[in-house]
Amino acid sequence: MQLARKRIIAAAIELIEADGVEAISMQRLATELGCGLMSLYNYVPSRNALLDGVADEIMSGVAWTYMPGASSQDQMRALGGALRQIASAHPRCAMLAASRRGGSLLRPAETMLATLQGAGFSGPDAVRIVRAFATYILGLLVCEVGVAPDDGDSAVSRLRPAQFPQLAELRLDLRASDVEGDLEFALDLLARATTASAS
Amino acid sequence: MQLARKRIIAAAIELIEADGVEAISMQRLATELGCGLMSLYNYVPSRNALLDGVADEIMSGVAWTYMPGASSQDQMRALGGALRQIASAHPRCAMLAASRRGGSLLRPAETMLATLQGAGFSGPDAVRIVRAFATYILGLLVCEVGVAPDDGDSAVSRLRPAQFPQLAELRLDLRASDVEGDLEFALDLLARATTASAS
DNA sequence: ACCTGAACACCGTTCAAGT
DNA sequence: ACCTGAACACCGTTCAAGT
Repeated sequence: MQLARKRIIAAAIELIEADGVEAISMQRLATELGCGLMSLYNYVPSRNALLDGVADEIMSGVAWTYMPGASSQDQMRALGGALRQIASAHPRCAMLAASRRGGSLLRPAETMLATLQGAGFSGPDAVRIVRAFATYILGLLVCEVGVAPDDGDSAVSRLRPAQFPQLAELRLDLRASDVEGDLEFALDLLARATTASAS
Repeated sequence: MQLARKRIIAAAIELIEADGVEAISMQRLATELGCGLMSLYNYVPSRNALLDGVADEIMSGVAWTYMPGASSQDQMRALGGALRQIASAHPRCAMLAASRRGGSLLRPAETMLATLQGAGFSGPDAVRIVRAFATYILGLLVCEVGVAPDDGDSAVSRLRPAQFPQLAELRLDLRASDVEGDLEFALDLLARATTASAS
């Protein structure tokens, strides 16, 4: 089979999602693709470039539609949903894209800024809000990715109740990682707060 | 000089902060400490355990005071400040601690939960708020750490204005990474929102 | 008890040789 | 043009040997 760049990146995405960014290596990718190690370098100049390619591929997978009609809250919500969709489909790659801050994050930022300015926020305020929003999404991703390998015997599950009474009591709430709900909650916070502060 | 565990971890912290978590290796740490590679393994069972030790050390470096008198907003603000202080002093290690979610994060979580429940929030609501808060702090850390190595020629600085008009126009606001201001802004958002929703 | 050299199985990348 | 083997400088960890 032809060893195109697309195929390499697709394999990399699958590998990363399965075993984490740490686990990926050029050698492993090569054996996975059934080719020699060095063949990869004909399509990708380095491991770093490969990861950039993965980030771009992941982020380009969602339409960042600008919706002129909707309210700014609805638009932010839609954008959050789009980001959430990426994070849900490829959490580890999304985290990778976020931490590499290449060009792949420009389009979503652009759309959000347009949305918020269209809603009457000043430029600097719009930047602030986008940043708070992006920051939160990033944190969500870290949580989701970071929790995954733990799987059951996390620090929370084996804590001493006497030492941490609150954590022990709320153990079940803490353990349930309801990312969808968290996002909804944060979007409500943001919507309420930005509405209240818009003069 | 004696090669105690504390000294090893201190050196690791310095190395991580200087060159990033990726750059750290047992061999490099050994040469930095002026000892043989394998000597390290007498105090630290593995590289992973070393990183856990770094995380614990960093997080234990701040008092997580419970302030019974203050308002919940002020208490959250104080906790945010304490976290911010850690992140400011050792951003890369703080990021490490956050992404490793060992026991080092239990104490701050415990204090926050106590604070919020003391302010009248239900257990599940308190968990939600703590999570939103922690998530945001995490995102802030990722930003700070991720931006550091970029240093000037980031994707934002070389974008095409025609393609991303908003980003181009707000370039200066975007580039100024005012983490202090961002945190203040987010704390205000959170304070306002949680006040509004407390019945 | 504490240290450590040799060895093993990895890793990314360069370079020169193949077709 | 596309592929790839050999080689280089790394990496974490095990094990057995030193003191």
